[in-house]
Amino acid sequence: MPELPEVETIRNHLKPNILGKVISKIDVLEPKIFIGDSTKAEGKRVIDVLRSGKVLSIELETGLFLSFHFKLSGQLLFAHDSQNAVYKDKIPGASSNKMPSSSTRVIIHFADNSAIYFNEVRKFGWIKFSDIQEKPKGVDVMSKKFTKEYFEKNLANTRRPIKVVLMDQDRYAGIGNIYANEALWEAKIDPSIPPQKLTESQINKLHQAIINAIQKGIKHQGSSGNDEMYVLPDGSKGGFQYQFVVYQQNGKPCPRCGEIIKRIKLGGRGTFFCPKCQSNSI
DNA sequence: CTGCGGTCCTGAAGGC
DNA sequence: TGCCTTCAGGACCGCA
Repeated sequence: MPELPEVETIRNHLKPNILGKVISKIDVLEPKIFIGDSTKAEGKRVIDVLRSGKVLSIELETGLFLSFHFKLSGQLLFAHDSQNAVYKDKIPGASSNKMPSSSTRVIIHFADNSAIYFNEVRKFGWIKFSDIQEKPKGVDVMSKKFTKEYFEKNLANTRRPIKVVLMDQDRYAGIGNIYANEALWEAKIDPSIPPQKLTESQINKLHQAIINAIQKGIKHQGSSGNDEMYVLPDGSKGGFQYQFVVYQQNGKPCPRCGEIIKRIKLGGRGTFFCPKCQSNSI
């Protein structure tokens, strides 16, 4: 699912392809996905491509923003020639390697005949078009503002399990299920315990482990695992799924201690951890 | 204010 | 084989 590293990868690949281009038309195939008046984007030039947390924003001239949230199954595909949008491999969630597909919800056309396809199998994702850049409340975990002090301060006022807190976008923006699980494993912390039970040393380790997991995800261009729809704008897959240590690895041995990785539910979400080296005994 | 459970939606997986 | 049921999952909403 697109979390910070996946959205950052989309941004890095999309930006050079659309910078300076003028939007000629937007086809809204699923009205509930697009919030705002799409016709007002026509004739506007792309001046930047931004990201905050899991939200991608295309900045247009005269202070307008097309902001995307990919939720679980959103994809963004770019085609140099929209008359002939063919990709190397079959696109996950689509029946073939051609766009548009049955899960294409919005098409943004540019004056040079290139286009962006916003695909969303489950229709949870959205595009918001307005004069503000859509941003989550919490601090982006890749930004300089995500300091150890900020991290610690925002752990103080809750008794929810640490893993649920890490995924709270109002506190820390960009961490989803994959990177929360991986970071907790690296820091050897039990996902179920409340933040109050963490020692100073564990907080330090966890802060660094979050940064490490996110950076590793970006380095591998995001994760395109078994049940994941995520692909890069050219239709190719990311590689971080081959680096998973605990996420979806239940039943396999922990590479650190050999204990079998377990799956439980926390806050209604699948949670993967090693019951031995992630136990709360320090 | 906090937390919890229901909701959106679809494809995949499981049961008989 | 095939139909029916259950489940996963990010964020939001209403309620306690």
